[in-house]
Amino acid sequence: MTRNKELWIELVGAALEQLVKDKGLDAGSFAPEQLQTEVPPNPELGDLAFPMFPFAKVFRSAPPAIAEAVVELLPEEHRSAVTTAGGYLNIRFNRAGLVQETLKAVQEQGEAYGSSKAGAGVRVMIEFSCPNTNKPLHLGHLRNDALGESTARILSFAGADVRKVNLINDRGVHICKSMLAYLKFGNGATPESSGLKSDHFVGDYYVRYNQWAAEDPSAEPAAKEMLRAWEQGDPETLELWKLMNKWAIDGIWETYRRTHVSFDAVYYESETYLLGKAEVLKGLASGAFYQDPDNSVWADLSDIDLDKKVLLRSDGTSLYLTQDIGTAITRHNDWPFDRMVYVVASEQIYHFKVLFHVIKKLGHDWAANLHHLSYGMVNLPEGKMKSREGTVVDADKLLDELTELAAGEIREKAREDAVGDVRATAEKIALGALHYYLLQTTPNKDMIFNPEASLAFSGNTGPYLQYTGARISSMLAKAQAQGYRLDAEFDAGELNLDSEWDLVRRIAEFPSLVAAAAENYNPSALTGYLYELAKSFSGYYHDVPVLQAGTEEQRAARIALCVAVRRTLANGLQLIGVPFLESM
RNA sequence: GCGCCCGUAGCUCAGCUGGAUAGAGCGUCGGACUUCGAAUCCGCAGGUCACAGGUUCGAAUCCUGUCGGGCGUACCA
Repeated sequence: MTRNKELWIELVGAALEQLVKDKGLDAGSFAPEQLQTEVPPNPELGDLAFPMFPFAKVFRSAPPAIAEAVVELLPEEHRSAVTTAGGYLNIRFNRAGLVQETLKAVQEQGEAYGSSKAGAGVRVMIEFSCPNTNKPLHLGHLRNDALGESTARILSFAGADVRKVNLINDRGVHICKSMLAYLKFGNGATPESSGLKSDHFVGDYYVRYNQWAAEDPSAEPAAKEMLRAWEQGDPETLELWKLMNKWAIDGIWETYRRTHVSFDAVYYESETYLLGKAEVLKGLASGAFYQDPDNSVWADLSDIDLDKKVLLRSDGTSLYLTQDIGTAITRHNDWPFDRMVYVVASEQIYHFKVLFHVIKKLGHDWAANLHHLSYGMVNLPEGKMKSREGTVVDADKLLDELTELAAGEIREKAREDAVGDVRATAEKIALGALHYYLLQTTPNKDMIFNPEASLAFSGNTGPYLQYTGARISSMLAKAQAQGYRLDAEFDAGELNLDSEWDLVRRIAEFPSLVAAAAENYNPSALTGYLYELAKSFSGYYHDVPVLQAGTEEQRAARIALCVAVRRTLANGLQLIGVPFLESM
């Protein structure tokens, strides 16, 4: 497909250069780079279009006339593929050749179809999730996780050497709050004794603390006092901290497993929070930063039109920004990356702008390769999620509800026997619905999470894609049962329906879509693509018999097409965290 | 106040580096299961692309301004 495009760009470019000569114009009045291409809005017009409007002025002639003139200048043997319409020059590709080429490529590459070596050797570190250990994951984390995991898979598929990292926020006054409430109200209970998932168990004490603090002014200073004890290494405090952190982290990891999220390295803030201080002092020594009379250390950011920023408090202690400086430098030493992506909500845009600049001021050129993949807030139809009003959507609970609903759907359709393990299948459908819903929206934008819509399994949803895959699978299984091979030779010339060309065209586009998604860190480019692929196939499936095709040759070719659709769909779904299902 | 982001159908969202009649899903209404899975397919209706200027042969897309919404602007994280 790309090769065809390039061939035509060359041909048309040469024709235009010839036209320049014929008209006796300056050679500089046309440069091949000016040539633009697009896809005609209607397939009947062709497969590739060149607008001639930009050249009207140069040639002092109307675009349609230029188009006609260009056709005359094209090599004889290529002219039959060209038509003109308005100011456009439309090209129709040799479809049979492309069909053959595309389906072969899928057949040969299999699970690797769509991958590339474009990013080969590029080391990308991607940080995401970064939970607190005082409460379970909620809907906001789910968007973060989906984005991070998916982006990592896409980058990796595009050839990069990817390292996924998590930074657990396991220290600070908010952690002490749940510990304090546990001491005061826990009576030695454990997750086991109370029958709760361990991170929820911890989270309940955090809620309990806030209730208590609302009535009792002594709660706040007690929490601060506990933090002080923790920082001084008080054994009892540390022991409780370890216990409750383990509960929280174990529970959080259960949710990761459930959502198919994983990490290559995990950093703990309790181990990294002191790292930045030395770097900041180095910066002070080198003159990158300055010190106030009260001993606080500052960065002057007027060179990027920002104010100034504290890097060390007057008592010498670190801040959030300080830690991030240290963590970044440590990570770059641990695993020298070419690029680093931080998947963090858009509220922190300013923070990262400052962080990257400060790292640059410290003399690290790689600061230019740091990227904040910022994503918008997840809101509810009623408005923002508010923990105080209890409207925060809990991740586990949401997954349970989705799973229950999917299981109900399976039972209602009497598919229990066909799917085998109802629970496991329902869980995968739930995950498909959730991830697709979260990745559908452009990362940058805020989104509204409508629980009812996310629970829907029809229309533009994850389960729709899964269903399409399941139907193809079921049909192909039937084909095999009837003795047909899925990797048999076929004659591409048998696939001459417009609907078949439409499918092939989309399949052929897949690799470039993956590459674009990788380049822009944007999984939503794939969700839209996969939906259209599935929709196109659903129409085909409805209208065109495959197993009952008119001839053996036709059947073989159509089976090959279905195999390629399924492969592309499966590879794409993997990238957006939607489990592929043989049966549902 | 200043900075960043967003504003497309009743609702939720697409719309690639500007290009041919602005697209989906949901919802409404109406069709299609003796046929490879109806979690499907097909059709009808629904738009001043927030508003006003500008650049361009051509603007939802780029620039400026206005209005509306979100976020940020801590010796919090």
